[in-house]
Amino acid sequence: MAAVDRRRLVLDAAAKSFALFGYKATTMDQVAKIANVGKGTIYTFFTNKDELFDEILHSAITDMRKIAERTIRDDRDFFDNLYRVLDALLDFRDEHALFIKLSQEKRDLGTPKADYGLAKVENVIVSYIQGVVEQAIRNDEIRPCDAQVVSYVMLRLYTSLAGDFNQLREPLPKEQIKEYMLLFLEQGLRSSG
Amino acid sequence: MAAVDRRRLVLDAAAKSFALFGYKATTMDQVAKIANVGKGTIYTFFTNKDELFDEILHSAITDMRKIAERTIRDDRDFFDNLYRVLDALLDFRDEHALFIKLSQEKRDLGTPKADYGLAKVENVIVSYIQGVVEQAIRNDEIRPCDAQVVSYVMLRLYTSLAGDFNQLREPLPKEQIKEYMLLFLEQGLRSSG
DNA sequence: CGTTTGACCGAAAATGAATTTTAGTCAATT
DNA sequence: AATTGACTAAAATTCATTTTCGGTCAAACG
Repeated sequence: MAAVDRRRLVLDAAAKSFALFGYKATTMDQVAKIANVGKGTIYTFFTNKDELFDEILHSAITDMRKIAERTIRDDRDFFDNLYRVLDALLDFRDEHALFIKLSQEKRDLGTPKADYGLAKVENVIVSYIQGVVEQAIRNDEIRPCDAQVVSYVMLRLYTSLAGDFNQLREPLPKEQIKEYMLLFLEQGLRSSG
Repeated sequence: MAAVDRRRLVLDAAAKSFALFGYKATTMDQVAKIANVGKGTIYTFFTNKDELFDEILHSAITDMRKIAERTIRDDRDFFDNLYRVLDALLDFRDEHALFIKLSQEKRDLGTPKADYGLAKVENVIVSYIQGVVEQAIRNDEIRPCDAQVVSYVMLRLYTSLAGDFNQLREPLPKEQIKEYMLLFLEQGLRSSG
């Protein structure tokens, strides 16, 4: 039974190629070659290159969601969960070959599709955090606030400390990133004395 | 008396041209033309285009410093001063024709010199804030912390709320930006209840 | 004699025509 | 009915030619 699942073959080939060569340098001929199918076959499953890319992106994002869900633990408090989920999501993003390649492509080529893909990932992260924040507000763990604004700022806060800041100084150790996150989010800066 | 100050003429012409056309599209021939001097004359005062650009940049940065100094008021507390100085500096930056042009050029052309100029401005802002933060630590207005990390994060926090966020939603009104700044910096997020 | 100048130079960038590559189609094949 | 790859139109790349630009310097100027 079971004739080869050509859709699967195409999907796997495309995932490999996008991760290895990026959006622009992935050609439909190449995907067909890797998948061992005729080029026309690709178009029976996907209307065009963009849709194929979206499908790959979507599946990577789904993986990311799973990581996030596995990381959230009901027995931990909001701030602990927040830190761990940000850490997990961004670690995942920074290590996933597809996202690494898209970041390079954005930086080096400025490919709009790479931009679009990364923006989509960022939105998913923000809206995931947003859910966590909304839950925390309901639990009265944090004070009422606009969850979207706050989750956006949290992501920025984290990436400022973990990433952008490296251009100015040595990368901060994880422990210290956590410390500063908590300083801003949990305690604020005002002197306790 | 007073033969025309040709150095001044060149400087004014260059300032006008960089602000109007950006770094790349400003040619030495054009600067000479605007300044009404021969091109060779420029090179008696400045070794090359880069140095001329640096001089213009430096003078814009000096203006910015003056604004900041005028804005800091000893009779206000740290958080008030912080908010007002960030606001003043970034308003200035956003309205100064040179910086507007350089931002466009960075976005549209990716000119490295435009990048460099804006990075320099950002460094000045961060180190200015850093001074304010260090003072506040000495005054025991805020708890001890790494002033560079904290001032960097403050700038990012502000620009996240005032700028980057606009891609996701309507721009936040000033009052609300201030509110969120204070939420993070002064109080932290934890529920008071 | 010190200052100013613009014609001049080589390097770098812009142009555009010729060539190659690529996304997407479809008649032939299995 | 599903699959294919030769085919096409459009986009990207190449590359020789032309133009522009930063920087120099011998001549002109005062």
